[in-house]
Amino acid sequence: MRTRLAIGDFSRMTLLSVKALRHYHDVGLLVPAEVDPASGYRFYQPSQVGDAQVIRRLRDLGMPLDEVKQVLATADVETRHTVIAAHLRRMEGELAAAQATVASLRSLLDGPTSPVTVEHRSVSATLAVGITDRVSAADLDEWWDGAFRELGQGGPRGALYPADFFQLGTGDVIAYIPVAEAVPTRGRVRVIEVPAADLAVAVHAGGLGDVDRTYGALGVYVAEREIGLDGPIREHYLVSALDTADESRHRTEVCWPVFRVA
Amino acid sequence: MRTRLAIGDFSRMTLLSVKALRHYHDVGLLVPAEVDPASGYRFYQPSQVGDAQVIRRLRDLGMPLDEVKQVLATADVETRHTVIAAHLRRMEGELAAAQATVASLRSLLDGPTSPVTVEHRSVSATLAVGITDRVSAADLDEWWDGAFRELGQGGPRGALYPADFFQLGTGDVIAYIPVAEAVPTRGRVRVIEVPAADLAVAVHAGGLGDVDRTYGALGVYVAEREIGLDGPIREHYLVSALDTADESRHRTEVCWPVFRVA
DNA sequence: TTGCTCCTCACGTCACGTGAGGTGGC
DNA sequence: TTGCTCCTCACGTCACGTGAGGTGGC
Repeated sequence: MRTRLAIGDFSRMTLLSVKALRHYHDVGLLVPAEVDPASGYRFYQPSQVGDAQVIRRLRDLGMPLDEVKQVLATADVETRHTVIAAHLRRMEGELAAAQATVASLRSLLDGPTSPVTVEHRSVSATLAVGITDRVSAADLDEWWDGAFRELGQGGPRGALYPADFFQLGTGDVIAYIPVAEAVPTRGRVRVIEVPAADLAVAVHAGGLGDVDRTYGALGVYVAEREIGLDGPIREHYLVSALDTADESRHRTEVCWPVFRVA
Repeated sequence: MRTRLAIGDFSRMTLLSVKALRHYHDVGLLVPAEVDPASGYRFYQPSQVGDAQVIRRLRDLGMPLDEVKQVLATADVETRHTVIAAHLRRMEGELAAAQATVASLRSLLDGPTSPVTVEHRSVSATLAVGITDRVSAADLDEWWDGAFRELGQGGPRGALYPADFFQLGTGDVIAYIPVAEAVPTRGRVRVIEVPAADLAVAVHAGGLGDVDRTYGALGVYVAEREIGLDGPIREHYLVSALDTADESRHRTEVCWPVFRVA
């Protein structure tokens, strides 16, 4: 019989804890070559060390077990590389976002927040091409990027968020670009009507990581005047990441639809 | 009465989900200014928006709620900055480690692993100065660094790990440096005796992120020869991160104490 | 026979998310 | 009165860690 490794030996060889190894067995990620039917003892083969080493590294990278399973199921080295490279890019993006967050945190703790000017504006109904999807807050950034890339150039970008989008953390979001007249449907793109509304509008300067400052200011403004919210919130992306990488130049109008003030 | 904000309004203003806000109330991180005793309705004040914005950013950075609570409890802006900067440095370190892991993963997937040479060696008992602590595998790197900085220069560095350290994920680890004769105790440093042993030794070339490859090879070698493990595993840090930042130049002897071969 | 290694539950952790089922105010 | 907002359980998620209590082989 070939060399059989008890779980403790295998643990020492792979630097994976026994608890982790049992868990990987339970979920079918790394199944022992042999399990004694009487005692339940797990026995591994030396040839399983390689898989264990790959698993350990992917877990160190924070990859979920489901994805790790997929990587191991892929025999092709090229595909494996692609999946791993994609994961690393995601991590690099997260660090860049983290650095931006730190900067924003510093400005929040340092200085008094610059006052926000709120303007009232009545807009009439407008025709637009739009993409509608049920989106969760966590996936919003990625969805936003994809949607506007599909909508293409050609007009001021805007989006509608249900008033309870933030309560629920999810909801039907519409990304749109106004058009003069109806155009044929293509892909996810449909013609929609952006409804008329009375809006309380504040312009947010800077990246969207900071947009809660403008939401906060707008919220205080609206609450102090006891104006009710009426319909979905809209954002107008005057200058966005699609225009320039320089976040300090980004401009977003945040628009809360309100009851007409008496 | 001042402006009272229901949880939904506050959620819209802070971009925190209602579920998150209730959770922050439960754990005492962000307590509503007022709670209606009859209905249980939570009401927030506009002045609480600032704290909420700080919380959101710190959570985006992956800071645990306990630490967030400490940051908020610290009125001093300087101290806050220090805590946050320390957190950012941790994240940067993690990214660097992630990049190293990706490199090691590539080499693991690409090529056949270079063969490891195993040498037998009998060592006699040695006097040493050492630091002993109960360490968990997750904290090992940080502990290792602190221990050897306290032990100082002056001899070849080594460490002893209980044979079941990896099974349990924790155990009493000893970092040591051999000495010719006993010296006075200072700080955590004690004089110890490193016991005599018969060792199966393999030299690991490169950073310790890859050391599982050498553990694996050593494990296969020992298992195939049906040699038993006898006492704590030792590592000798011939060239380490304390000597050079160039990981390719690092050398570590991994030593498994074995039963004398008949 | 002792001690070591292994086993299986069952529950805890962390920061919420996901319903279920129900209530108060306009 | 209807619908909206809010409430409280209770349980799920993810990847294990933490005991408790017990068993097999040298």
